[in-house]
Amino acid sequence: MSVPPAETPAAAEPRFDFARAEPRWQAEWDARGTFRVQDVPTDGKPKYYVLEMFPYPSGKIHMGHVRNYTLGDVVARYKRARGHSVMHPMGWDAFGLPAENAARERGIHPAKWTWDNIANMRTELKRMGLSLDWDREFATCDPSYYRHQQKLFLDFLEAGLAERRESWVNWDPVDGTVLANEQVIDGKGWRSGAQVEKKLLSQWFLRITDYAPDLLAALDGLDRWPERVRLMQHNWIGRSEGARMSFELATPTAGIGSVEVYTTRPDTLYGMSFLAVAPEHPLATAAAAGSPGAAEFVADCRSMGTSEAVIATLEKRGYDTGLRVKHPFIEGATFPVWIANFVLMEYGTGAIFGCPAHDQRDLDFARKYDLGVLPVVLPLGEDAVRFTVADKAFDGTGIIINSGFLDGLEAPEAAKGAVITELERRGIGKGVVNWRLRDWGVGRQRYWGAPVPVIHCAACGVVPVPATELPVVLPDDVSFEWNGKLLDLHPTWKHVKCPCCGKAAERDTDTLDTFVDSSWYFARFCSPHADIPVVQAAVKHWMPVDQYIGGIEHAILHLLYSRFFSRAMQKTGHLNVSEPFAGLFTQGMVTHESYKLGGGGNGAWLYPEEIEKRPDGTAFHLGTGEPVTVGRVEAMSKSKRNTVDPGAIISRYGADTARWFILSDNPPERDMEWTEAGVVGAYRFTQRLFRLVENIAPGPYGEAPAQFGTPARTLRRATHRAILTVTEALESFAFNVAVARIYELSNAIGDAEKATTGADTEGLDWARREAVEMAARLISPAMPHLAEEIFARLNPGASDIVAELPWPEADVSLAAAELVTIAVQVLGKLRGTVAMPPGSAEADVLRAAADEPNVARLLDGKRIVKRVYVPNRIVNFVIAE
RNA sequence: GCCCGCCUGGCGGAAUGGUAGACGCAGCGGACUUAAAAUCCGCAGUCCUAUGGGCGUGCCGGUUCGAGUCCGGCGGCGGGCACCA
Repeated sequence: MSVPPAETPAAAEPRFDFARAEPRWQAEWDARGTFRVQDVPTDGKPKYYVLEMFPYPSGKIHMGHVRNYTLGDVVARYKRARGHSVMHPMGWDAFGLPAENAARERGIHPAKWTWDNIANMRTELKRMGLSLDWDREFATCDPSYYRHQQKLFLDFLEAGLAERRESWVNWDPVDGTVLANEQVIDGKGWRSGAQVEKKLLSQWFLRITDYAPDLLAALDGLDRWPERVRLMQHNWIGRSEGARMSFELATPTAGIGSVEVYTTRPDTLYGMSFLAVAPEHPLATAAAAGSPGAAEFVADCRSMGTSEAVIATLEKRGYDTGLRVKHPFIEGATFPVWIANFVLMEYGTGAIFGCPAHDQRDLDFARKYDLGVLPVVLPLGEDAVRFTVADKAFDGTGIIINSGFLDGLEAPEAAKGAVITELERRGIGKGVVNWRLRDWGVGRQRYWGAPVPVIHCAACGVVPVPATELPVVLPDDVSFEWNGKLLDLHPTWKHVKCPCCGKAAERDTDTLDTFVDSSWYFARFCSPHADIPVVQAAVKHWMPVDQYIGGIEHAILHLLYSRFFSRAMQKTGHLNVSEPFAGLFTQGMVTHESYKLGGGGNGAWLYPEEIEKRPDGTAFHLGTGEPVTVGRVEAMSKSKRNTVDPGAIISRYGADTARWFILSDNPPERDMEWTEAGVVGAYRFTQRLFRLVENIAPGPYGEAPAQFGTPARTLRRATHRAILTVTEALESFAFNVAVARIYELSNAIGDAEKATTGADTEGLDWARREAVEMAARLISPAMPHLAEEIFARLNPGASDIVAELPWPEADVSLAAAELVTIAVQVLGKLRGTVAMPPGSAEADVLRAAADEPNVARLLDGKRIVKRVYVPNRIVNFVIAE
């Protein structure tokens, strides 16, 4: 919300002049090279690699970036102080569709749009005072980056990890490109939101499925990842155990003699009443060729696409082909073959056997088309004669019935084993493990991406571009007036000679999915200027990333692709680790109230700075005074206009204030609400801290006094306790708690200031100086500029800066309390407290507890059955009536 | 439908099984000021018959000397996956 300039807290003379101090300290760190590290360090320090998910250069940084990079910066600065050599790089995820859209809408070339955005966002990020090694910066749209990506692609191709094959793909008609399975959400494109269609295309795939078992198994070892991210990946990879088996057609059709089926319930084979294939299945195609009815049904399913099926989720439809298959075990029995819209070509074999009694979908289908329902698993305690299945399939455990040699076996487990053994003996099936994970289709029919570095030759087929001819550079001279695939329409770019036979050939005109760009950038950061993708010594030193920080929205896509890429790079000799991110932290979103013009809340969305809030909570439009409806608190988004510009906040309150508020509000993994009141509170604290410093005499520390009076001892206890508790909070990502502990220290310093006018001031000035200097060092990961400013005031002429100082060590003996308050309970209820020196003898504590007047009153005349004693904590008297 | 997480004052939240509500925001009272801002001091879960006591961490039950915390069930909210055979 808006605060007119005259009312800003800054109107009162600020003590801490952030507008001058922040750029000055940023320049100082830069001049000293404080945050620069070598590709292969020789300093012998333990390494620590801190990385935040790099930004897409959309034009301006937003509060999500501020939160992300503040969290990372706290970790980076803290670890550096703890003696680590910290690598903390920044770059740009710079390819992608928004640049093309900008080109089409505003006539700016994607390259110019992107590089201008990068320049602007770099300036904004630098104002935050992040401890970044800017010498490592790169953008993925730079040929000096993507040339190495092209090399990796060729290495993958040679290793059999990349391949071209025809397949049914997800087609986004709005973005005009193919999408990976991971990029289709609820049947819609992840970017465009358009209904995704199915298309049969020849496509580049990366064989992520080769690593499905390892990607799954290794999740257990990622003990510094959030449990729910591991779970989401676990489900996405989707391992299932079952059987693959072949059903022989009663009459072969169009050269097809049998149908392969995947099932997780081979034990229910005797309950079969039909076989169903996907509309894209070859048998369906064959049936369609011979029957107009089947053809119509198949065409129908295709036009509906995957999306309609989701909407009409209960509408199961099928078409009886008239074909029949033989049951593998029942002599002479045959079953109808249907084409069904609920069978997916992409999963298993694209064909199922239907067992209605024990599968809900099959049951729905059977009831609709009047197919048989034969129970073959009897629930425990049910009667075999009376048990029937009505409209609810039974999928629990039980005993097999009506199933020949399987009768009496326990289902599913024992019976599954028996069926698989028999299928294998007869050579018509086997036990298999099936995966939900699909191979990663990486070809995109877009301009602004890294070109796929291969050449198609009529004689030689797919020919890799020779490594010496990399990069295959994206041509600048394209027109966004052209309708279609720009690289294909370019008059000259694709026409080349075949590197193999020298005859005329054509470049591949696909570009790589931008998720490829972000699947290895963390490795490139280790040696960003090398003329090979990664320098072995550098990645051996720095990888894996010790702490990766970003949004939960990447729980599957980016993180799974990166895990695959590390394995593929390991196989092709580029990397020595299979897991790229040893630690992962997923932050919550930044939210804000939303505002709509008009009392009814049906007017236009308004930006926070367009409204004024009155003390009673009502809001009004700043210009016109019209009433404004205050809406829900939700994720900041341009469409709802509930965004707050980080640049404006930094200009008004300083980077340290923005960083402090973002850390203090709540635990970092939860969504936080950005409020003006919160920022102002954080700002006040920066000024309060600075005032405390101004009351301390600057200059050299001097010898510690031999004696400290009571206020001095109290303050020193608070100081050393703060070192302990802040350290503990930082270690566990409890940054909001660390902030609270620093507030406590600042309150203690305030109390000590009052004591300076008292009688007992021995050692107090020394203790206050110690406290303020420690406070500066403890806030330094969060508010680095203010920390430097305070430290420099206390130590005029000193050459040390806080960013290069080691983390303070607490004196544990000073942190201990002189008296501890021990709670005294009677029958588990608090009835009083006693203050005792820590470590007092049990007998003394029990005596003092029993003598506490209120406790004594309750114990009077009662028999004490039990005395519970927890040292320095609690006493509990259990009494009998 | 399956899987997972969360639920504590007006608000954000704190709390190795050991004094629930630290710390902050908002609020209230006071000091300073012609006034305001800023700053400083103080109050603050709730109810009662108030130097004491009852109730209180979504609800019900259990384990324990002692439960926000552990266990079982229920409810609400949020998230992930989903014709996955």
